[in-house]
Amino acid sequence: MKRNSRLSLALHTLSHMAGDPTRMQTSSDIAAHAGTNPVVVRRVLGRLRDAGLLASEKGHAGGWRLARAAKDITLADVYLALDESLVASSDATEASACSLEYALHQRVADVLQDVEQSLIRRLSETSIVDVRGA
Amino acid sequence: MKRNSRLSLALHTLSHMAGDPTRMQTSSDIAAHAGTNPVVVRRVLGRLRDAGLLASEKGHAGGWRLARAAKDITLADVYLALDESLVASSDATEASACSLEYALHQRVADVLQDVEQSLIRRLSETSIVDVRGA
DNA sequence: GTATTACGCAACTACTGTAGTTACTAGAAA
DNA sequence: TTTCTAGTAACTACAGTAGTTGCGTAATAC
Repeated sequence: MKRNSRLSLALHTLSHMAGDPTRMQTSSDIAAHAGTNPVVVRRVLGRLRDAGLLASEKGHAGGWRLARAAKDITLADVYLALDESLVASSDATEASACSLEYALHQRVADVLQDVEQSLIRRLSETSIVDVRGA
Repeated sequence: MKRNSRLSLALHTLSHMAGDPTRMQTSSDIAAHAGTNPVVVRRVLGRLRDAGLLASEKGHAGGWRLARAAKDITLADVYLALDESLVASSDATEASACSLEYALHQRVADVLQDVEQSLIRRLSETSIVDVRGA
């Protein structure tokens, strides 16, 4: 795995689960399907659970399932749940000696933030159901 | 510097140059403005030159300048010049034992590729002039 | 109660990407 | 010839992250 592996793993898993929403899947099963490790799966899916996209249960018959219908989960939900920020520069905007430089820096950051918002809007137009049916 | 520093540095520098397009700027000057190192600047700007956005000259009065009008340089040009691929997973799609898994994996990759294209379209709508005037 | 199953989480390793730095070469102008 | 600049290779340092191990916690089966 290389780039955007968390996003890719999340989408893959959600799409897989959408095929049989009632069934509880263990992190081991999911890991086997996705070709990775159960702990990695729990790490990524834990974020989705915190965001209300998935539910997890401990114990004997425990595992993971969708917390809501696949059609109501958009790529933006997943993206935001994973706290990704692919475009926007999370730069600390260290104060430049020159105020003109600072202003320019700020404008670049603003533009990138704007692009980030466009990206999220685009992501919100596609749901997990769309991924399965694409 | 943290995330997307190359993209950020490139946009910052191009915007700065757009303010005085005829003047040759040395990598040292640019580095000082951007708060980084001349070699780093040359590395990033070299890509923009290869893409035809900038021109560089060696020697005594050498340096860097815009290769074309700022209004004709879009964020997409810069993004592509830097060979960024923020969304699309450059995954090697290792063949899964189960063909259903493989198909699902492929669909996820396709969707992300689609989002990447949307991102590039959005970037092509903003030019360096827009960044300065934003 | 005990065993089993599965998540939760901390800690660690290994790998990768990249900014920064140094040192050197090549070319152009004074 | 000197000086100034880009071009580039090599190296270090750091950050992010996938993978792994180990152990604690909760829920069910027996």
